Amino acid sequence: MPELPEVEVTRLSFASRIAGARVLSVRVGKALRWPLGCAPGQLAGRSVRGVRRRGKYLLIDLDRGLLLLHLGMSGSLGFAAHLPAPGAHDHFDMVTTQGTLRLNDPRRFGAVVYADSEDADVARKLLGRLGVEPLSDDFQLDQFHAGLKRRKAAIKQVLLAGDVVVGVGNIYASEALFLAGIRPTVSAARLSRPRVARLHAGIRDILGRALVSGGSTLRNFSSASGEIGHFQLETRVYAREGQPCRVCGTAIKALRQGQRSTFYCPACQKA
DNA sequence: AAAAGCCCCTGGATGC
DNA sequence: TGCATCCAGGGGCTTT
Repeated sequence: MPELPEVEVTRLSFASRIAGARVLSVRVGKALRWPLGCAPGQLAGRSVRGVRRRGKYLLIDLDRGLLLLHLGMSGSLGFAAHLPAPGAHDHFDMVTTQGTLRLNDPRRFGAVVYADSEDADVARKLLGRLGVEPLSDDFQLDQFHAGLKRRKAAIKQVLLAGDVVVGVGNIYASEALFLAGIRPTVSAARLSRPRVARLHAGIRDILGRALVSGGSTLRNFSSASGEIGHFQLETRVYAREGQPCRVCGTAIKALRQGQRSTFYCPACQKA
């Protein structure tokens, strides 16, 4: 579910409210993707310094150690002073002096993992291979072009892999390629400089606009303050198979790449 | 080193 | 109504 915009919207919806809080207790429900990696009781008494984001991971900094939190495909967070008793899909609760942080995740592809530091093995394993942040000043055309040049796979799949640039998931990969006029199946290495420049701009544009719209809510995404996103209403190709292209009217096509669906306009994205 | 498949899991939509 | 099948915002791990 959540791509960079949804994860960032989530972060913004509770980071300032939880900063400075002291952890009172932690409850772990059904197993998520990985075990927490420490005894829940060990976190009590620590304080929350702040919340950062790296790719689609949220990093909850404590005065000692940090939590790496991933929303997977179906996860969402809640943060409020009072929450109802945990439901069937509430798999992590962290009660603090300023409210309870709760992860709801029906499919349980998400995770909450404790690490002693960002240099700890578990943190390096999860964060070490991540590419550049697309909305930061580090996302430079030269570097992006160089990264794509050494990848012969289809550009859509290179974007999804997240080791060149992070945060672009299945919705925004199709959307960014549409904006750039690039066919999702072309080899990343074969993209000309001007086309890479259009893709670079397209990624920043699509992620930035989705962020402003509160992300996309397809099923059950909401921020930690309960706001749903609205960007799904603005998609040009995603989930629009057979419908007319909003630019040229040609029927949108769908295909499978690496067991994920891809959408594109055969006329606007000729190659 | 890079690419391609395989899973993890639940629920909603669709079809018979 | 019941049941089978397919599909879904991800990504680490194993195998080619």
